[in-house]
Amino acid sequence: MSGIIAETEAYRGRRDPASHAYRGRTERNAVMFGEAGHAYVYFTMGMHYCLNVTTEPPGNAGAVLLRAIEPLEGVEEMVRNRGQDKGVHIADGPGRLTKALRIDRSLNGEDIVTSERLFIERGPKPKRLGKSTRIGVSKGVDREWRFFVMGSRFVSKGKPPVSTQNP
DNA sequence: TTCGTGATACCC
DNA sequence: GGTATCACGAAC
Repeated sequence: MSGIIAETEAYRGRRDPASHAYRGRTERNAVMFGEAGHAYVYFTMGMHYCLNVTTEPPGNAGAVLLRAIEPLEGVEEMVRNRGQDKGVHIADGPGRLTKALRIDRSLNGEDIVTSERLFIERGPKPKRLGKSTRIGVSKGVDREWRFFVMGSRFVSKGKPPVSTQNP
């Protein structure tokens, strides 16, 4: 299965009150404090997994949450993984994305640079990027750290862009 | 808009 | 050990 990343959000460390790492390192968020290029997968809201990729050198926390992909290969498998609903609502939203791709805690800490199970390749450059504040956070709401492909049907519902830019 | 659902973290 | 909180989704 594969897809093109369509929507992400950035989370940082001690200075980002919306981040899991804000209150320091714990067993759950330990991966965020490790090497860049690893998967940070956590379980939330009693039912959803979310997938992040770490971005900072060891000691500094930081990660990018993958919020949506445009399904590319293995679409039927993704639909099966997701259960009933179909259409474009296959992987738009962090919980849907992980369910469609069958990502769970077994991938937490996975080195996506060397892994065969989970990795990122360079894809087509989006025509236009949108930017907005992050979704579902109550702190750090002023930070415009959500980025998405403008006009993509595969971006999760939510906030319109506060601004756009060419990449 | 409402509610299901369970891990986590932090305070006793 | 108790409990408030939570980077959400699906059905109303």
